Amino acid sequence: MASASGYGSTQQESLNFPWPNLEILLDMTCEGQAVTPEVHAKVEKGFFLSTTDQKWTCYRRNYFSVACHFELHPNINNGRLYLKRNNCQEQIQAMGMRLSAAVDGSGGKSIELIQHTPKRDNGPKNKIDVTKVSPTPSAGRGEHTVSPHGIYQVPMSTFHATGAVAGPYLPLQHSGESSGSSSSTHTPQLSSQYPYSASAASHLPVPGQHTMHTFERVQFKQATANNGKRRASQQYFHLIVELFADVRKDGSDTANWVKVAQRVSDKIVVRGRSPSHYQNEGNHGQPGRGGSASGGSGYSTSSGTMYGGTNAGGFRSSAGTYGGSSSGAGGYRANQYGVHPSSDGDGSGSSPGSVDEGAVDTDHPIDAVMSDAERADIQGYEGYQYYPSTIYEGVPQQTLPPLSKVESMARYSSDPRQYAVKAEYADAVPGAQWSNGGCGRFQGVESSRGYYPDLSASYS
DNA sequence: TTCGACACATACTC
DNA sequence: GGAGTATGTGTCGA
Repeated sequence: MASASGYGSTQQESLNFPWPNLEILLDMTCEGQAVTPEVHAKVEKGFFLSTTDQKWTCYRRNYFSVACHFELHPNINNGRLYLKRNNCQEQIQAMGMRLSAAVDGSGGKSIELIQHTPKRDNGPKNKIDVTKVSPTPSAGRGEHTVSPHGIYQVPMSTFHATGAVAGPYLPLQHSGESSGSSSSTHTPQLSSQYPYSASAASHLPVPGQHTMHTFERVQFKQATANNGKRRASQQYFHLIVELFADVRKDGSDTANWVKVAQRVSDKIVVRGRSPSHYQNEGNHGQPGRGGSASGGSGYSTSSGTMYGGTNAGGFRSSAGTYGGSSSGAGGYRANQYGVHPSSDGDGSGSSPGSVDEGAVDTDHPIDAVMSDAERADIQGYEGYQYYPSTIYEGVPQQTLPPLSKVESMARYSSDPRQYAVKAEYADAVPGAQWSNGGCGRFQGVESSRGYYPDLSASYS
């Protein structure tokens, strides 16, 4: 597909969409050590900051993409992972990720996301299901991969002869089954039904090794309430990237996915109507590619100049795409509306509620995903810092799920030490690559683009 | 007001 | 340069 790459400033803008909150829902252990997961997410396209209210916005009918991966700390090579649940330990057979959405954050009403094929209306529309994703090796982050006996290993050797990604032993992580379930009918992750995902697969160190997954061609099935011009009681959605562990019993061929952690995005306004409806506030409809349909809306694309520098076919080859997209920033939106994606913060923050109070929040930095340096610093802190606080300020603690540990980015940003570390290693850590959308040298990338999982998996 | 479907326009790839 | 593809979005009816 050619397209998606072309959004110039739009795509770059989307990359700044903040994911402020990491929630750890269940404890995991590996070789007797507590393991802390860290979920990373990045919106690759489709979102923009509304010029009128500085709220993150997208159109229901337009595609957006979310790339995600996760890490485990410490990353113990070949150690068995266990999930602590109900006072017992269950061995984790595989791990996976899923994209979902909800009103009012993770505790709100679930919002259905649908994933299209290139055939769009003519093709199937699927709910997004759990996709197996291997933990990202922590190489190069100041945290070494550790053997079960505590022996440090050279990160570069993490892909050994078997092709296994360094990290815990996950027996069914690379089984051929669909991510959703091993039972019944399933579609291979890299479906042959449509010829996409090829380049994404080419990033894989070994077939089936996915340390990163991009949910592409995703749409909200519904728009936020009252996203029209009146702005009364504006509702907000939140995207949620969920990390699951498959704790099926030995011998079972049915996945038993248990959610162990999730990262919750900033609030989003989903517009249900055509961009022309919002024209007076500036065109943020992605002017990149399709022009106005018949009849014209009066803001047709400033074709050509916007896309010149972008990597054509960007979403097929995710590596190296994002950074280059900036050359399109001189296009329509950037000039006409003056939206600066990298300006400090989306300004929207995470609202405790789904309704707009009218205030413009400024409490979340754009780079809301904890950087590797930040995490390393935290990890290095004797005794992992545990903050049993609310997800959102002002939200009663009881709204949190039991056992949840919540990271609030505020605690990072308030620590000057973190900034110092972050700045120093900003170019060196794999997270920087991640931020640029590129793949780490050994990071497998898989797109959900052609993936149509069966929905028979059980969740708990 | 929102959503689904259809259709058109346009950028991109081959 | 043309065909095919992918995607944004205008329009209309429910």
